[in-house]
This record gives sequence, structure tokens and C-alpha cells, in this order.
Amino acid sequence: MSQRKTKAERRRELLMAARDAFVEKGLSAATVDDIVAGAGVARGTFYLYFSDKRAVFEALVDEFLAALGVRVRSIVLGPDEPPPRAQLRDNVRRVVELALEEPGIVKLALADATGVDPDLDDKLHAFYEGLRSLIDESLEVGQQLKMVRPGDRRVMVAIGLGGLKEVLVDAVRGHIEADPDVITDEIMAFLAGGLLVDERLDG
Amino acid sequence: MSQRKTKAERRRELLMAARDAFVEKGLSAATVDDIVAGAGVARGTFYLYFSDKRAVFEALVDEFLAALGVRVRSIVLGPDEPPPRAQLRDNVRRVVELALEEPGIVKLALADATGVDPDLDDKLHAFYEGLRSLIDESLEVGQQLKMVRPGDRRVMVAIGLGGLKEVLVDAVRGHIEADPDVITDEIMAFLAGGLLVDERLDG
Amino acid sequence: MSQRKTKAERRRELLMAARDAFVEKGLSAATVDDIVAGAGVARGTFYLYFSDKRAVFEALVDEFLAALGVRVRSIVLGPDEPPPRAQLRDNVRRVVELALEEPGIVKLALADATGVDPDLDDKLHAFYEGLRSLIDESLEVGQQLKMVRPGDRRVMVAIGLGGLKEVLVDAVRGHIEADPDVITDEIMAFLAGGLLVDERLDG
Amino acid sequence: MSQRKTKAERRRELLMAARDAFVEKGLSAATVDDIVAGAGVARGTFYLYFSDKRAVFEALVDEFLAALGVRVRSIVLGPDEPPPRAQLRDNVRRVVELALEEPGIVKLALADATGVDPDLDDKLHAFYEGLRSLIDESLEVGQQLKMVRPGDRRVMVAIGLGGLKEVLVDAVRGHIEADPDVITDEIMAFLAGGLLVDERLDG
DNA sequence: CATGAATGAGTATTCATTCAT
DNA sequence: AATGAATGAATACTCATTCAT
Repeated sequence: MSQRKTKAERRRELLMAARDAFVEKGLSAATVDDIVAGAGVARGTFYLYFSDKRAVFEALVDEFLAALGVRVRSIVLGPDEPPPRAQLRDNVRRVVELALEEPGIVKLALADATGVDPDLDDKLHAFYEGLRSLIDESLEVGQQLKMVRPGDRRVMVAIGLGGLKEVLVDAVRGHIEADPDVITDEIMAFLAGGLLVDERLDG
Repeated sequence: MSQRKTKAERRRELLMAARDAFVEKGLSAATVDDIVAGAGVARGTFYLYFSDKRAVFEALVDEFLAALGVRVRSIVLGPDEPPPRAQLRDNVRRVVELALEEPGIVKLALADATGVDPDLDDKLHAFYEGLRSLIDESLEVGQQLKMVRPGDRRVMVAIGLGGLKEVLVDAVRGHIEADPDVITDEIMAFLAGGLLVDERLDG
Repeated sequence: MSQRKTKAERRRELLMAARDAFVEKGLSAATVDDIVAGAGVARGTFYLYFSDKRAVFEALVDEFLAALGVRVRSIVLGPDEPPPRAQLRDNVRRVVELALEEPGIVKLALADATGVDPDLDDKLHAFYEGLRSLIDESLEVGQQLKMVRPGDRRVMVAIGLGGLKEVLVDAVRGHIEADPDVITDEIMAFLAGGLLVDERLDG
Repeated sequence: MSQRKTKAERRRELLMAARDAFVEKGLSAATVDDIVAGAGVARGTFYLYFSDKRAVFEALVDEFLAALGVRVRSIVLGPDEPPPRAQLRDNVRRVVELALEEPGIVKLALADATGVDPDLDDKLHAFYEGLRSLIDESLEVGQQLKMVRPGDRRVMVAIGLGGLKEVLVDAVRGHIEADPDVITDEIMAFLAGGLLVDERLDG
């Protein structure tokens, strides 16, 4: 009736094989041969599903971004809504969970992907810009509501984003305990009060 | 007395040409040809000064790490010393200044260098581990002195390091204002109090 | 009664699509994909009608040669026949008309087809040999009848055939006016008197 | 002092190997591997001398065109000059001789080169256009001097050029006797008087 | 009859590295 | 020390052809 595998199945196999190859060998070192060997298909089959190596990586990133979009929800204020900090916490927690579920993609998209291929860089750059804008707008609202301290939001965004990225990367690398609760709590503590507590630190 | 160029001068020319080539084309896309063309020497000459492409990059990173080591000083407690927070601020500021002086290296070492070449990764990994340990030990002391809030230090390190990296990269990329004072102040504010100020955020 | 398309119709569609693809992209650059896309059928269908790419081209050439055979008639001498030169002129004119009707095939068969594929070369070679023999025999009869000047007939054939080919190719390419009368007249003038008229040219 | 071979020698070796490979296998079927094998150098060496396959072919054609340019001289009228027809004959003869000296290039440039690669076509097209213009201008002068019969010069050019090409190709292919005198005489006879001599041919 | 997914041999091109001069 | 010609392994990508459905 149909082929041995549906097109969607084949595509997924190639996607997973590509992900594994990229994670194992690095983005530029992984070859199309590695990918097709992993998927158990012939060389040419790859090109029936993806126009080139860059395209698989883009598809991988796109999937991850879509999954991320599902987990992050705008914070809504209202009497029937959970308190904002709880909503924020839920968002952080869902992102941490996603990262722990997809460690390979996290390594690729957050750590490995820059500076390898100018075209890929564009993709990543667009992604991060979107993320930055999202956080920036949230911070702006927060500042207007006096929930977020005043300050240069671009720097806040950078610290927040960089901190989150590094935590997730470290978690999937096993450098820090892969417990979403612990990680989420620490991130929230950082956001809520920073690191330093003792007034004696002040000059 | 000596040749037109001393060995050290040639080496430096190659180093600078390599840095520029890496920054402009990316670590894996930059070729030895790009480097020697930039340095104005013949192809073979490169190999008189560096064993291979990886070695130039390592030398570049080593220089940067050495410069970093010079700027970061342990925080010393004592009646005749500046207050700890001021010492911390000075460290942060010197690092920010170094980053702004060497934007190319920052892009390379902090943003582009992972996932390209397993050997290079090792180098970077060792560097980051050293940095992590340094920060971790500082935090440990801080916690013992009740200057740093309790919590999982590995996560704290990750957030702090990731946040710092991202800020520096964004600064050299021009995404955020390249004013060391502004950047330093924002980082210190983040460390001192996080982001969130309003109690209404709590559930 | 029958399918949507008869076998012959499908075959013709493929043939025309192949002709267009060959003319547009060149014989070796045109792919089977181009052909089936032009014919609106699936890849495998092509191989139900032709054994391979070479076979379509052969079929195309065969059709053209057959059409050519219909237009070229032996010159017959006799009291009730038109004068020989008129018969020759009619032959030339019919060939010119065929060429102008089938410009694509002319480009393919007369201009593009050599040196691409050894197998195709054989086909063309056989065709040209046939044509050469035909002309050669006609010239032989002409010489015996003192209608054609004496001389090395192989060279005469080559000049005549090459001249005719180039005129036709130029005509379908639009380099010379596509008027069969003008072209035929010029060819006849050339055959009848060459190019040079002035005795002063002689040494 | 210098390399084993000078750059010019290597280049010539590659050029000759390319010519042989192109002639033997056809323009599109010949691979870079064939060429380097013929020249006895490594794969990469080819690309030190030519940017790609098209570039070698262009170089080959350019050389041939230059050689052709040396052999063809404008016809000069004057009391101390040889008669025009003798000058024309010398030109024809020198071209025939060149063709017989460089049979490979003749096959390539005159017979095989069209329709294979659009880029190569441009090259050839430019060549032929130059040749056409040259002949066209000569014919125009000839017509003004009443040395050439009136008529559509574009068609005359096509017949003349096509005829010459075919004769040369046939000669290098061995289809007609490779005697420059015979060939030249026949070409001159054709130009001077065409093929048909008997008035009875006229209607 | 028709399909189109899968195949895999074939090829151009790049580039780090070597070494004779 | 410096050169730069030469190397050749490595790799992405194409496309004619097959065959299970």
C-alpha cells in the first residue's frame, strides 16, 4: 500500500541520526556519511529529504524552538491567575525539563553552533534575537509594574540568557545535578536576590 | 645585527593574522592560506612557527587566559584592604575592560570555539574548568563568611559564568553599550540583588 | 475504451519533453528528471518507454532522419521530368523547410550532439555517413553526366554538407533570416557558381 | 634554483593531457582525474594551474585561436602585392595546415564543443562570432570591389564557414585525404565556381 | 500500467601539510 | 630561515536506474 517507511518516518530517522552525529562529532566534523550510516540509508537518500547538511541542522533547531515555544507562556496578571513569580517559575521549570529531555539539541543549539558556518549562524542569531526580544519585553513590563528593578535591560537580558544557557548546558553535560527542581530553585533564587547577601561586602 | 624580523615578531604577525582570519571567517572556515596571506609570508613559514592550525588557536587562547589571569586577583580580607565588594567590582571591571580591548579573542574563545574541533574543545574545557574552580572556591569562602547566600554552588557558578560570558560577547558584538562602567554596574547589581524586587511576585 | 492516454501518446509526450529538455539544457546537462517533469509522469514511467537516456535521443534523431528521408528525392532524368537543377532546388528547399519546422532537433542533431556520448556519436556518425554516401553518389552521377565539375568528391561532400549544416543551424538560431526562399536561393547560387566572380582575383 | 619543472612546463603538461583526455573521451566525459593521470601529477596540482575544467578548455581554445590569428592575414590590394586570390589561397592553406598539425584541437573546437556546457558555449560562440565578422567584412569589401558576387552575406558566411569546418574535421578524422594541397585546391575551386557546371541543369 | 522512494557509483573541488630548493 | 609547488585524503552532492507497491 505504502512504502516500507512513510516519508515522515524516514525523515525522523535521518533527523535523529543527524542529531547524534552532530553531537558526537561536532557540527562541522560530522559528515553526511555519518548521518546516513546512522540512519541506515544510502547516501543519496539523505538528499531526498534535506537539501544539504545545513538544512538538517536548521530542521533540528526549528523543532527545538517550536518545543520551546510551547513551554514558555506569557505571564498573565489577574485575580484568578497564579502569582507572577509562580508563573515565571513554571516557565523556567518547563524550559529546564525540555533541556534535560533533549540534551543533544541543547548542546548543539546552545553551545556548539556558533562560528561554524555563517549560514547556521544566521539561523541561531535569529533565534537568539527572538529570545532576547521576548525577555526584553517581559522585563520592560516588569519594570513598569515595579516588579523588576530599574537598569539597562540589554545587560539584564544578556546575563539572564547567558546564565540560563550555561546552566542548561552544564546540566546536560552532567557538570551539575540534573534535577529540575534544584536547578529551577537556584535560578529563581538568583533572579530574586542575586548572589551576595552580606552588607559588609559594601564599601 | 638580526634579520628583518625577529622570530618573535614573525610569530606575533602570524598570531594576529590568525586571530583576524578566525574572527572573520570562523574557526573551521579560516584556512592556513588566509593566515599566511594576512601575515604576508609563504605557506611553509607558518609551519616553522606553529605545528598546525590547532596550535595557533591554542596560542591565542593561552595569551588571552594569561591576560585574564593578570586581571583577576583574589579577594583579600583585612583591615587595610578595600571592602570585598569593591575588590570584586575591580575584578569584574578589569575583565570587562580586557574583553573590550580584545573583542576578536572574546568572540573566538567565548562564542565560537566549541564543537568545532574535539582537540580545541579540550583546551577550552580546561580553561573553563579552571575558571569554574576559581569562582567556585571564591563562592565557598563567601558562603563560609556569610557573604554569599547558601545554595548549590555549581549552579551559581554556571549562572555567573554564563551571564558574564554572554554580557562580554554581546558587548564586543555591539549589542550592548560598550561602556565598562555601565556593564560593571549592571553585573554588580545582578550579583547583589538579582532581578526581581517586588514582593507581590511571591505567591 | 482505452486508458486516458494510449501508449503512443505517452511516448510522444516523453519524446517532446525530452526534445525540449535537450534543447534547453544541452544533451548531457538535461536529466531524466527534467524529461519526466516536462511530460508530467513519474520517474519510473520513463523507463517503461525508453531503455535509457540515450534511447530517447536516438528515437528523436531517427524521427528526424525519417522526415528528412521523405523530403529528399533522387534526381530523375527524363523528358517528362523537371530539369535537374529544379529538382535539386526542390530538395534543398524541402530540407530547409524541415529544418525551420523543427529547430530544436536541428540544434540537437546538427550542432550539439557530437562529442558528448560515444554511443550517441555512433548514431550520428551513421547518419552522416548515410548522408555523405547519398551526396557522394549523386555527385558521382553528376560528374559522369558532366553536370558537376571534376574534383575530389569527398572534399566536395564535406564542403556541401558542412555548409548546409551551418546554414540550417544559423537559421534556427536566428543568425540568418529564416526565409526558406532566400536561404534556398543562396545555397543554389553557391552551388552553381561559388563565391568569387572577378577574374582579377586570379594570379 | 627552481622547482623540478617550471610553472610554464607544468602548465603545458596539463594542457596537453587535458587536450588528449578531451579528444579521447569527449568534453564532458573526460574527468579531472583523466587529466592529472595523463600529466602524471596529483589531483590537487591541477587546481594550482586552472580554476576548473572549463578553464583548461578555454585555455586550449585560446591557444588555438591565437595560432589561427597568426595564420590568417588580411588581403591587401596593391601593385606590389600578390593577386588577391593567391593571398586568399595562402590563408586557406595555412589554416588547413594548422588544422592538420593540431587535429585534437580541431575536433574539440570545431566539432565537439557545442551544447555540452553553457559556459563553454559562450566561449565558442564568441570565437565563431569573431570569425564570422572577419569573413563578413572580407566579403563586403569583395562585393564592393566586384570580386565577390552579390547576395546575402550572412548565408555566404555560414556556407563558407560550415564548409571549411567540415572539411577540416573530416581531414583530421581521416575521412578525406590529409593533403593540404588537395584540400586547399578543392576549397578554392568551390569558392571560385561552386559545384555545378552544366547549363543543362538550369530549368 | 504507473509510481516515486531508494540506491550508490561517480566527480569536482578544498586544504592541511610536506619538502626540495 | 623562508619559500611555494606539490600532494592526496577527504567530502558534499548528482543523477541514471531499479523495484516494491
